[in-house]
Amino acid sequence: MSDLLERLRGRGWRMTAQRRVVAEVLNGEHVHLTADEVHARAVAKLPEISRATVYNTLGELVSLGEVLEVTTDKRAKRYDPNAHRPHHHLVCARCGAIRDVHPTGNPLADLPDTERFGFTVSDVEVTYRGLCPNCAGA
Amino acid sequence: MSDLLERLRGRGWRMTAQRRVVAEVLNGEHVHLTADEVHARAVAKLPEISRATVYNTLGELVSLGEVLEVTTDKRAKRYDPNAHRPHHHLVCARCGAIRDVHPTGNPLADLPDTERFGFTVSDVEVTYRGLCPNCAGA
DNA sequence: CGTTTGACTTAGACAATGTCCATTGTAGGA
DNA sequence: TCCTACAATGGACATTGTCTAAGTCAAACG
Repeated sequence: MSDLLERLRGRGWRMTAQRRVVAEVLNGEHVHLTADEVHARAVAKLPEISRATVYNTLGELVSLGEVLEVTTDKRAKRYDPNAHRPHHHLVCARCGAIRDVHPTGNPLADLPDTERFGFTVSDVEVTYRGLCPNCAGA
Repeated sequence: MSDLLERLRGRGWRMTAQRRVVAEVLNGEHVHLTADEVHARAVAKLPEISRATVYNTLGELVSLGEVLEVTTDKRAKRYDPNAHRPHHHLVCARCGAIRDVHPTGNPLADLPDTERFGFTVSDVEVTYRGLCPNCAGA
């Protein structure tokens, strides 16, 4: 689990208590927290950590490619530590639950040249929407 | 072009100058304006229109299925009047330009049961990212 | 046509999310 | 241990969106 901390230190990232806490909070599969949620959990471990620091640190982790920004709903950005396996997202339209998914096929290949308008297309982002077992059962 | 206005009136929508202006602003292909941009253009035609009315009207158009909400960037929601032909979006990572695109294939079929976590999946949203001709040339 | 009525509009306060900056603190090297 | 550049802090500010109370108007009715 300190994989992340090791990698960061190896990249010359200056290690501080605050950064360690943020990195610890963002750990695991199917983790998609908002900045505020990250802050709340960080405060539980390190009460004096500030909002600005959480935002800064998240921004840096995104720049370093260690964490992905996800915008599945129109509210807050979410942060996804699963940056090293490419994946897409499945979102419950009712409760907002999010799962990482790995579809087969390559959507990039499905966009004909005539539909590219001269763009250099480099990336695709796919969001599946539906109801999770809980919400569908109700 | 008054297709939209006709349809709305037919549905018992009370027609006001403000609503007409908003509907007129949202007209055309590849139109993806933020609420603020809609407001700015509406004010040009009807100076006393208020922000709240623009938000209300956009929300109603979305509820009626006449306009789609698009969240390609993490900033503001955008409103897409092209609601009657299903499509996806191609976004310039630099300048934010957006084009409507129609990929071949069906991403829904590419999500195996084992990757559905018991969800009832009903919809997919695909966002291609890259550089538009202008930004790539620079 | 004039009245009437309830839906629509308005302005501005408020809320949620995110950014910026000047000041203070500290990790890690010499 | 001391220095210094980099990081953290807190609070002001910005952007986007929501809500409410009061005024206004579209359209149905006579």
